[in-house]
Amino acid sequence: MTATSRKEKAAETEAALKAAAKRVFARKGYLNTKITDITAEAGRAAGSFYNHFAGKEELLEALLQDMAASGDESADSEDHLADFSDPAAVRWHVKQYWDFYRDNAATMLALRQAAMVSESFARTVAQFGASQAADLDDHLAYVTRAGLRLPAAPDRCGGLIYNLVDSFAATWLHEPPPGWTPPTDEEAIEMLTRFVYRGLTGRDY
Amino acid sequence: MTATSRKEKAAETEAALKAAAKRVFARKGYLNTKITDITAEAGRAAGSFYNHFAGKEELLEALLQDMAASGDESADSEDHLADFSDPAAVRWHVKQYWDFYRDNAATMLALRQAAMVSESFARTVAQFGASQAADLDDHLAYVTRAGLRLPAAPDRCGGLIYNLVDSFAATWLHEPPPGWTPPTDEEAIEMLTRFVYRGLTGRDY
DNA sequence: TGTACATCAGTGAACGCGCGTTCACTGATGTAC
DNA sequence: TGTACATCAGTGAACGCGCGTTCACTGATGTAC
Repeated sequence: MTATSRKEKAAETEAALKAAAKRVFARKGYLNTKITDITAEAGRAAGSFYNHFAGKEELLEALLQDMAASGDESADSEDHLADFSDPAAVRWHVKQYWDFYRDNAATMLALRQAAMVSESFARTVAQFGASQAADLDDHLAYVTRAGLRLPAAPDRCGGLIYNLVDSFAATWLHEPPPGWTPPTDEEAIEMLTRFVYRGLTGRDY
Repeated sequence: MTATSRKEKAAETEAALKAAAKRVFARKGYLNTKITDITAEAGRAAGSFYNHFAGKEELLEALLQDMAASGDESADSEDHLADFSDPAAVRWHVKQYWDFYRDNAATMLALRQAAMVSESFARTVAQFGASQAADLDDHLAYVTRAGLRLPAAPDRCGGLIYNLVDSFAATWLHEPPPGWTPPTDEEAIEMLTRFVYRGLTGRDY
């Protein structure tokens, strides 16, 4: 028996709307989703939506907050491998991002789509990518320090890697076209790791 | 003095609409562009649009045809370098795609956006990518034949490379966010070439 | 503990804005004789 | 070569659909006394 104070009821509805939104976004995409698709999926009336969000954009911002919060807690774990002259460190980061993307595929898809249409989401997404790339800077320094030559300036390399892993995840982690055969997670992580490690270090692996 | 038979006039208007569409798409994106934005940019009345296209999708299909036509003529040139164990061959393909993307940035952006919203354009874009990737299969065979080990199965590698180059082009070739400093064409091609060559062959370069 | 009133989450029909699309009209080009 | 009619590209005001958003209403929870 669920408790039903007013605040609890409101919180439940808000959570139901967010969960429903993620499901609908994953199914038909953010841009094709109408407010009433979300409320219908959540089993609420259309008007109820506006008790919680000013519009679809604000709902997406809430999903983004949730995603950032869940990301933060898993981010600074202690087994953080930073030395990119070691393939294991590269793999650790690839796997980290891959798992993150898989867990948040609906929100990532929605952001990607919102960025095509809204200047402000475009900035958000660009900054997200830039910060991901920037986090790699010191990891890349290990490569140089190990006497290996990066293929370009470190910040460029960060962007390059981020682009690769992100777009590969985007290709395979939101329902690939019918008839496509996606790689397993292990395959994907392994090939990305090998490709990135070689690309960065010029060393075989 | 422009000739003005009826057919010529119609052809001129159609061309003007297509050219205007490309300019507007580049400026505000396909999804944010209204029919009247296009007709205004072309200096025609709104109704005129429908003498030439059934809607925005059909116009985009026409732009796609144009792009494909222009691509075909430059595609099978004779200086086609196919041996990917040679960095020059990799560079040739990277440059080819980069230049192609730059020349067709507006249409590529529009397709990318249309694919987010329309099942049919999603298929078109997926197939375009798949065919680009497939074209690399025999080039990749040279790598194996040279006694080098690809980071994954050849078709997977094709997809990987295509993803990388395409997403990197998309990042930098349609108005990057203000404050970003895009690489020059030469830088971009060089770093992509080096990264891809190393990634594929595990050999330094 | 009980009663009367206030507040609030949720409802869904109705409203209205934005924009795609139509269509009666214009003027110029093409055709028939 | 000239005249009368037909056809067609282009025009832009008006129409109407879809969908976001509102709002009067309901019933349940909270509060005052």
